[in-house]
Amino acid sequence: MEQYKSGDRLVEAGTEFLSQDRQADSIYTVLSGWAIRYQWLSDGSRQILDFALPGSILGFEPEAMDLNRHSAEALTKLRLCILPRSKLIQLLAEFPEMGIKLASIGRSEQITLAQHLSNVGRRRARARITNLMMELLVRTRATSSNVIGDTIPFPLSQEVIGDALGLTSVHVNRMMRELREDGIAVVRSGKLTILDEERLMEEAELDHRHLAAPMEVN
Amino acid sequence: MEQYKSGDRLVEAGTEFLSQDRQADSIYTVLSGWAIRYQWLSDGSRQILDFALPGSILGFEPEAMDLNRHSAEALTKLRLCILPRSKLIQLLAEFPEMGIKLASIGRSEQITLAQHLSNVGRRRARARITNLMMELLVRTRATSSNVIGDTIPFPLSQEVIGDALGLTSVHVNRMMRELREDGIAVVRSGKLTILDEERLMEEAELDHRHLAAPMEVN
DNA sequence: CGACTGATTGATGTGACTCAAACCTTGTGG
DNA sequence: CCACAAGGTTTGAGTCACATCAATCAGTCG
Repeated sequence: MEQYKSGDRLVEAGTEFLSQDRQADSIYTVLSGWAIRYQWLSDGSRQILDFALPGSILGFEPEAMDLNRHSAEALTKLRLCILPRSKLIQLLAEFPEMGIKLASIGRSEQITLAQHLSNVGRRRARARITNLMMELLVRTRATSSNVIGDTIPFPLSQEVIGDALGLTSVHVNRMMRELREDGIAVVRSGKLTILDEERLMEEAELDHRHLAAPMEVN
Repeated sequence: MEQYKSGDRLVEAGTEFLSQDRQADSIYTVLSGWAIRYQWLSDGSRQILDFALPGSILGFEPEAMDLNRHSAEALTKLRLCILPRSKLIQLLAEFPEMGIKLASIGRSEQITLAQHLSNVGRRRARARITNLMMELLVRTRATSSNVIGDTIPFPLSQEVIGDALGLTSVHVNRMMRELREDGIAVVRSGKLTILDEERLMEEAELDHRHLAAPMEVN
């Protein structure tokens, strides 16, 4: 497999390394760091679709379409594995079982997206935020084994949280103050500390089955 | 390919033919009719994830997971093509190019879902509704060639529309009254009539690029 | 003809938005 | 090493879109 990749790529935090409507030439796998996948709407607002953590795949587009449908931006320093689009065909020809693997990963991402849609469509602000915190807590624990205790990296500005959850950053701020005052969770200088995981899970109304199927590859 | 399918299945409107948390034994392709894919939340509310029209695939789950993640219900009389899960492996072994095809379809569904998420997360009620109308108008035109003029089948109750868009059916009703009074669109006995497509598209703030890539198979 | 499901409408409440200002952090250049 | 810039955070006051609650009405079916 190693022979197919065209190399790694290092990206600084804040860089948009994938742009919607631009030529989709490569498929990226996140090796380390965090990123967001998002799209712009015609009114200038931004919807963040999901968060890419190590193992996530970005930039894979349907056969017929050769433009990226979504953009992606690094939230932290990011290390990516690059697989040129043309090589994918070869790879799949040689290892057919990778086809179903790729489809499975795609379906897992779909499930995450559906979870996200339910969150935005049916829950109120506070539950959306706690739900997002729980999702990222679980995914972080699953991917990086060196997480200690109840503090995880959390490189999301309130603006980013708002754009992911369909809220204004102002309202995100108010809700996070409540969570802080209620002794549930605190975000401080890029780190999230869970003060009361019991209560956090309750408020998040988390779909537990979701935790069972991490979407990681490699 | 024909040899792999285990047969067709006819389903009446209103039947839940796929249930979340039940054994995922088959993959369904919609041959004719409309269906919804949805999930229940812990508070008893329902989020409709997307609409399945002819060509859509339902019930495909990641390798590791053998339970359905979502439910599906027929909105109209439905004809389905059934492919047993076990046969899928064989099929892909014999036709490796189907792997990338399956992955591509999955990614297309993901794009639809992302579109839906943006709609719910960032737009107000009226735009959400017009956007949904436009999506279904375009998809209907793409799949069934026998659509005449500006009227399409529209078997969605206001309850269903609300559950798809994160609104109450009461509010959906008010918005649809406005659309009717403004001479933009009317829904009447299971049919949607577009009165002013120009204005409908404007209000829908539709992402036009989306139209280019139908997610059909076969 | 009830019974039921979906559509319609009104009155009232509230969660989240908007606008606006101040504050804090972090990085930068003189 | 301080001044300043720039982004992000915090807080308040006022408003509005949508929810909730509660009826009534229309269409359909056994």
